[in-house]
Amino acid sequence: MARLDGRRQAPTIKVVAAAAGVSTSTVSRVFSHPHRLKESTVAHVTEVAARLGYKPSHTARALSTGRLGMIAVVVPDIANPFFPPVIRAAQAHAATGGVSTVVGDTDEDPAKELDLLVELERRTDGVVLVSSRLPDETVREVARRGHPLVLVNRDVPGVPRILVDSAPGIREAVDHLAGLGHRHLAYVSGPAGSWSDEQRRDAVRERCAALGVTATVLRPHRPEHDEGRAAAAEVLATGATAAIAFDDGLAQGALAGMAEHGVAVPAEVSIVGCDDILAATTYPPLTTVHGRGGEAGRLAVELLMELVEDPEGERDRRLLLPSHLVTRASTGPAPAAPPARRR
Amino acid sequence: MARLDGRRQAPTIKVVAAAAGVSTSTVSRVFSHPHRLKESTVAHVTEVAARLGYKPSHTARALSTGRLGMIAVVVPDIANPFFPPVIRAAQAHAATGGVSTVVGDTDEDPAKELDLLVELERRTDGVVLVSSRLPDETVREVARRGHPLVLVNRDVPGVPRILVDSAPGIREAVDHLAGLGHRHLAYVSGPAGSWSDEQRRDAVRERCAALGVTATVLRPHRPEHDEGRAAAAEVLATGATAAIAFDDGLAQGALAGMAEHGVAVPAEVSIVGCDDILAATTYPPLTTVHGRGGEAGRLAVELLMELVEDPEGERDRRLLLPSHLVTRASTGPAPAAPPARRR
DNA sequence: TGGTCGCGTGCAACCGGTTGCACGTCAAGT
DNA sequence: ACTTGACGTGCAACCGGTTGCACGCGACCA
Repeated sequence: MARLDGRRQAPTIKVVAAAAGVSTSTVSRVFSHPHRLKESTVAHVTEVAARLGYKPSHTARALSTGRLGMIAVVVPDIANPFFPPVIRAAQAHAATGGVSTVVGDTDEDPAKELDLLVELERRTDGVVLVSSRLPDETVREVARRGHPLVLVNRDVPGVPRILVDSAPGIREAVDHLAGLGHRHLAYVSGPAGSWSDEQRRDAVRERCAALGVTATVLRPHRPEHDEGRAAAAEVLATGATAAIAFDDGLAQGALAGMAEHGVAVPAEVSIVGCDDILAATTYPPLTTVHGRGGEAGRLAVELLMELVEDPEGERDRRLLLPSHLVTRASTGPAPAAPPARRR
Repeated sequence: MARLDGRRQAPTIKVVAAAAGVSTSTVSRVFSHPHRLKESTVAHVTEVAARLGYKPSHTARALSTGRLGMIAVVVPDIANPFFPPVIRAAQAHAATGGVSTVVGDTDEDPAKELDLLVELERRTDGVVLVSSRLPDETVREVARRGHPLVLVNRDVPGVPRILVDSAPGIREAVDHLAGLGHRHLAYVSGPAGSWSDEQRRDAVRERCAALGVTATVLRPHRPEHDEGRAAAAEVLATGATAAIAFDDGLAQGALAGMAEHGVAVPAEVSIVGCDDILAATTYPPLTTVHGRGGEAGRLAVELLMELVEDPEGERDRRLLLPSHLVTRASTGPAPAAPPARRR
């Protein structure tokens, strides 16, 4: 934990040099390339610097080296609970390398996103771009400008990227439901054109086909509570006894919708979410596919730091993080009779 | 929206000066004190600079002026939905002044918080500290070091602060419940020592006293879902027909707890939250006191910018934002018989 | 016509570090 | 004893702006 000394001016490299009886170059090297100096010198200068409370100035260092010691994490919406874990993990990992993190919120607006990226090019050494809403071509151009860029949950060939692979978790979910006796299930689609949605939908279809379970894919939905609520009726209309929703928000909405229609979960209908961002805050607690946002954030920063060190490094890297199912209480044995609205 | 030109090196002030046939000082002044130059000069240099795509370097400017053009917003936990609105509003407002914002997460840990504040002193021109977990004395010391600091939802005399005044909204809530016929209500306390909790608790007590309604104050709770769930039983044990919870998370937990006990909301028990961060995502949608986080963030930045401009300005400013009640569906007429656990 | 003043601009020092190059020293090699 | 080289350190230029001071010029006044 930091100490609070008075408010006196921060000492500069000159002061330290004078106090230690060496040149400023030596002090500088003590803090940047200590191995090039005699050990005794390093020890002495370090001691003097510590006594004086000297800390190298990021700004000055940045001016001569071109390294800001800062990276950015850009997300479409900090209020969306999927992102905080990735931000935190990124921040934590960056900090271990002495790098600060700034967080950018694009407000789900591609134009704002681009502006922000351009601004951040001058403010940071690199950026982690999460769930970008920009067209592939634009993302590729941004990456080509030379400023290190790592994508999370966006698959643009040629740009380093970390992807959460929902398929394994979804397959587990289908297996889990089939194991409980469900023979017909509905997939509540997310936003049209979303990479994650496509992935999840396909996984549901394939696994159901393999198990001989009927799968009904519902229309695309915005990933919001209201839409989930509306989706409840759509699910009931299909005659399915279980639903897998594109994300937890939608699933939570569906839970509310079922309650409104007087349909019991999980007694009459089972519901599965995706991302595991609501933890156990729903009623009943949601069975869901864990999104691994934290790990994605951490890995993205790791990759980014490598790129910052070596801007000529391999660009076309693609890491896939397999997801898995977390079983809670919103899923249960298939009912004897198919569920129906009661009000 | 930004344009993407190739990746060529950013031009410096020298290049612009040469191209415009003036000295670097003049170019510099065009971007910092244009009013001191002839209009024609400004126009000419501006034109040349634009053609070359010149943008002054934050870093270099920072080195000579000591202004970083960056502020920080520090929150205990970005994953807590109360904070994103304040962060967004702060970010948006700072941007209008050409200032970038960095977001710090202290993970609810006072030691981390202090470390972060010290680090940010060297990275930013000032910080907005939201819901600090540091002792008053420490906050005061941090403020005294001279780095501009504005508090949100923390009342430390001598340090500029923006406070959301929950009292008006709480009073409305009590009035609302009393109007529905409730004669006994419970207050589910938040974290011990929280300024907001004290404020809310006192408001409940006073208003109940004024209306002749019985108020039972429950033990302190961490503002988490589980605790809210547990609180449901405590509420039922008091015999109250309505509960006001310290925050929405707790209220949502209480909703789940009531459902577990087979107690209907709002038919048997009414529940009110605080902060309005869950919007209508609970079932039933939560009646709650609106927290005005966004406005607080915006005002905090406004105040902070003033302090950055004039570090000798008035320090002891205190702004109170009155809250108000948002009525949704978790409150209803008092039941004929007091509620009881059914399972 | 000479003196003053104010405006617009340039010179050069400065902000606080970093780093290529050169110099001095000392040990090993011949 | 002389060369060679490695090692440790200092000198000074540089990163890209900002700014106090001074200079030149034209307007204004007496």
